[in-house]
Amino acid sequence: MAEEIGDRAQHLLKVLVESYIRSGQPVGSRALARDSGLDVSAATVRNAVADLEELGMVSSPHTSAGRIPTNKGYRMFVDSLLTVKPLTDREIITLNGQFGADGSNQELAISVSDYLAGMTEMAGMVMIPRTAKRSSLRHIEFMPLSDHRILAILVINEKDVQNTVIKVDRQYTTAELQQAANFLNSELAGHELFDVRHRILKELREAKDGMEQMMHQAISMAEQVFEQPGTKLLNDDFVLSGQTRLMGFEELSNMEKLRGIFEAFNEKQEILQLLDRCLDGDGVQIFIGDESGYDVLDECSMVTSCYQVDDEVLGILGVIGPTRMAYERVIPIVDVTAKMVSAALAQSK
Amino acid sequence: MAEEIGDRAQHLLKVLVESYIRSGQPVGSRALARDSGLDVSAATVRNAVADLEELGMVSSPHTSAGRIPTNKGYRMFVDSLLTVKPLTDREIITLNGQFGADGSNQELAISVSDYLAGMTEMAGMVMIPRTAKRSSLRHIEFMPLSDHRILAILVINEKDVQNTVIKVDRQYTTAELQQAANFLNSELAGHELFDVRHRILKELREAKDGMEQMMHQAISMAEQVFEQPGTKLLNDDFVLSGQTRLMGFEELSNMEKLRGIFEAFNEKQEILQLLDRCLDGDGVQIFIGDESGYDVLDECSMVTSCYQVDDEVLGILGVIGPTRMAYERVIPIVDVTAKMVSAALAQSK
DNA sequence: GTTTAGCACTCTAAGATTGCGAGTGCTAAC
DNA sequence: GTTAGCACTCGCAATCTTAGAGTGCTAAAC
Repeated sequence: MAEEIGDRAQHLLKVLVESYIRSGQPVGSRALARDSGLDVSAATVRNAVADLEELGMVSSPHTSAGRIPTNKGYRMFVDSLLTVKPLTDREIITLNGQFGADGSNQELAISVSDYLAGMTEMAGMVMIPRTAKRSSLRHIEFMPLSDHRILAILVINEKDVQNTVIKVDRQYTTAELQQAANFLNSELAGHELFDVRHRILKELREAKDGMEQMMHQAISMAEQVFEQPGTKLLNDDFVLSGQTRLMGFEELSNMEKLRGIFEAFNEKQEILQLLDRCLDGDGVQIFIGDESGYDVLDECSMVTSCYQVDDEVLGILGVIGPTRMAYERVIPIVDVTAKMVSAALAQSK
Repeated sequence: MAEEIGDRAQHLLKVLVESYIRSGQPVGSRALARDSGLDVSAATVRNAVADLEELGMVSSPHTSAGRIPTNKGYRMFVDSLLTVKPLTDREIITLNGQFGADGSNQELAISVSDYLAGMTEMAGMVMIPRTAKRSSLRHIEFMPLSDHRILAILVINEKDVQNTVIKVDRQYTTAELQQAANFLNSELAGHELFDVRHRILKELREAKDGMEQMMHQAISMAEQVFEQPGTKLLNDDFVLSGQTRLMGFEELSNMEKLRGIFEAFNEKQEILQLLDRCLDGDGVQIFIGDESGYDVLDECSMVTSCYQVDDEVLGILGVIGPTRMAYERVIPIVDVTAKMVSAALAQSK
């Protein structure tokens, strides 16, 4: 059953979705006939809209109300009908140079997320990937704590610092630890985190026969640092801002629903999985309603794009808001922001 | 106008508040007479309650509804009437050993906050003070970044790591930075952060005439680290969990109000100021409604207590929930939790 | 075959009306 | 000081009404 839609029906769907996004009210045949610009009567429009309903593009909340787009209708709208409104020059100028390359990735992510939230009046989010292949270990450092515990400090990439506590079988002196760190730095520094974890440590361990005692210990410390189950070293993270703006939308005024969404935000893992799925695509991607696979988001849409350096995708950024959002405005904002971030990161390399 | 309240009136207020906390419904004179256990009629109760109303302890939402406690009524209730329900042995056993001394302060705070939120079914919060006098600098370390920028890593207390980027006038080699760090460590390590910032650096600078060039530079780097305007080194922080639970309370089902509260949570600074005010008092403190000074919290109460080691207050923890909360249960939970945290911290010293 | 006008029908949202129950305040008696 | 009695007020929920919007169908017009 090929879903062929005539030109007129497409046009009507477009006008209907636009009108609904603007007003939030179901769109009736009379208004649609007027707004469509077509020189046809409401009755004709009724027939066409009845076809759209049969295809599952629109539905009526009740017998005698107008039609509202279904998720499928939104999907068709953003895929084939939407005319994106490019940013004005002024907006681009404001955006340009907004994101400095100073500060940590964390700080950059926060400022980008705030920016997205502010521009779109919805919630902004930026994923900070730590597993990216390009993450390389720059420096490792140990400090003795009391009780056979050691604080390991890692500097990753340019300016991200991570630390974790490991346990060892005896006390070490500062000098011993320094020596261990020196050895590990000479062996590991500059390598990519992924490699360190999966390959280099293994190689070192296998070749350890000829090594002295201290190096053995250094390697087992490093193993603990990189394998520690609770470690957040290698987990992605994301920042979110402007969540409270979502409370302003009527379609999300159902407490239960909203609570579900907020709880999903707190369960970072779930959202991250979702964001991971955006990594595949190129350019701006859109999840409409339950396309995300999460029930709680069934009245929300996400507009995302990935940012990258040298053709390698580093992460995802985007916004989340009600399904009924001004896509034609949000899409270019997300798009351009991703490009700006990519540029800022390339510069700081 | 001394606010003298007879014994009977006090008792009635107590029963009224308890009943309202339980049911959330305005309490009428008949029900109050029945529940009070007094052998008086509803009419008598009406007279007494009218007196309470005159004193501002209770009010009626409208002419012919029962009475509900005002903030002043709640205040009297928690100050003089409340009979606290001690925790059961089982609860204390569960609580005991809940909080390990491993991991960073941050991690401890998160687990405590989660615990408070879980036990009380409201939002939990724990302040992580960084300005505490006992915060002492343990180690400082520099790493060169590109472009005249240096990454400074500070280890504070046992296991808190902070880092910040500073700018310098020329490139430094790793060796130079190592030397500077060595010098600073020998001068600063073990001193309290507050002193480092306000006293020791000053002394060093004043005495710098006899020093060599490298030490001058080391001192000015340290000054940048500790004075940098954007630095979060010395700012307190706090963690909050279970915010979404607040969405479950009817009295907070007003979107606008709730949004205000959530936004206040995001504006950490404001909440921290509020928490600072708790530092003065001993034991459990309670803010009822607008006593906090924040309009947005006028339907909320905070129950807080400070945790301490060796009689020195380290920080604040507590819960936040609707004014109509089960104080007799929440108060001991907060109280005992604070004591447990104090104990856990003392142990880990 | 497509388009249109006409019309009966459906459904919602917003008021208006009503009755009920809860609770008060007052008064007069105990 | 306490109590019973009673008129009165108010909110709430149920019910009804009405107006308006919009549909679906049919039959006629193009």
